[in-house]
Amino acid sequence: MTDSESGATAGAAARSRRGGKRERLVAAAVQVFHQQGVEKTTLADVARAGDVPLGNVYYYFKTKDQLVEAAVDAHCDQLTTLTARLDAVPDAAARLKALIAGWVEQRETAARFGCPFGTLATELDKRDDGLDQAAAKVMRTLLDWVERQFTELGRPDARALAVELVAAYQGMSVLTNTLREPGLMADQGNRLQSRIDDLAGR
Amino acid sequence: MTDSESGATAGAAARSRRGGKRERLVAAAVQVFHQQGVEKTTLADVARAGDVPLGNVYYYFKTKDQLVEAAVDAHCDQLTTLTARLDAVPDAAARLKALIAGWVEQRETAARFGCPFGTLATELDKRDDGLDQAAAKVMRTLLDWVERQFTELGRPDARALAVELVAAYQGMSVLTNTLREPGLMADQGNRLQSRIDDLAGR
DNA sequence: GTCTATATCAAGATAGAC
DNA sequence: GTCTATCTTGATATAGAC
Repeated sequence: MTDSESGATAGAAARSRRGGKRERLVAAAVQVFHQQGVEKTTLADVARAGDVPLGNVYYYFKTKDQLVEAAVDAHCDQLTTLTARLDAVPDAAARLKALIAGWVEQRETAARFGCPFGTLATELDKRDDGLDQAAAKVMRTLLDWVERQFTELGRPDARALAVELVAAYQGMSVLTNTLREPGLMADQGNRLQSRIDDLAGR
Repeated sequence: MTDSESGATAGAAARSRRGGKRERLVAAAVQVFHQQGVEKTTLADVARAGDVPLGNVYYYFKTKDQLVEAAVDAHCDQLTTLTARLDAVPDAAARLKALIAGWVEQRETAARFGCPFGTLATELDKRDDGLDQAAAKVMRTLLDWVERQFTELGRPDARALAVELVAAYQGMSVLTNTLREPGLMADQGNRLQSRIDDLAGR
């Protein structure tokens, strides 16, 4: 999915041979897109951030769209890694609270640039490429994982609760970003934590 | 605030003389910025949408930034108009519920383009101009109005509740937009309505 | 595989005729 | 005040040397 080349193994081998320039470019793209937005970011910006000469970018990505797609895939991978790590936590309520704690930890970044994935998804929805579908898939993956936790807590309205929780995060990200107030996310995070306790029938 | 010219009255007179081209341009800008995003929108797009020749735009707005500023001011005016209308409703809980109902009514648009103001605020936060401050002011105006309603309902935690409500709206807008599901906003809208009933001690 | 130099094109902005 | 034609800039993308 991330790799546009033939086999996954062959692609990985080729990438390591190359000295990880492709990875550097993707990581740089994720960060710069978050900070400046996709539209305002030039390929020169990404090249500079990834310490790769501009012309060389086109060896790895034929178009800017392909680089954006790779960035979305990177977010997808990050989410998979995160949920896998959280799945090691024994209790479903504790897993949800750890998820929220992670969001609150990032409040300074959120105040400056918004939710890394939410702002990207919002921007992709205004573009002509089909990447908005990829963004929807990532969002659904998160919703599905959260829903599973609520189901495990015995909640019959697990899906609605998942939507409520993720929407609360996205919304407080928008407010925290617009008002530049990280404290707002800390407060709302506490509120969400209490709500998990209530729902888990603490 | 909206008018960059000398006096407000003189400005209004001048605008009506001109046949409302400035108003057409601002209205077109608000709509096209919402649908395409500020960065992806060219002045040619706005000129076409407002049925004004491209070169003429520069008679009314010296730069694209000034047009963006006028669009933000227009959102500010719309909000003032909305809250003034809602203030006619006798009960504070009913006022809040009417606000929510208005959001839900716009769910098809939200599914396609997101919250008209939220997506703009998110985009402005990635720009170099100082318009993010103007966006913050509008957001605060909405928060203040909502807070006043909760205060009237006798809630000591009025501010936190206001943040919760507005964040819930912004968040469900992001999800509704990303997933292209207007039904999601309808469901969450119902949930918010019930919450108002609970908080008002129905 | 890597990188420089450059072609191409689109968008903001302006000059100046009407 | 209005609008056309055009200048200027900067970003995507490519050609081709190494």
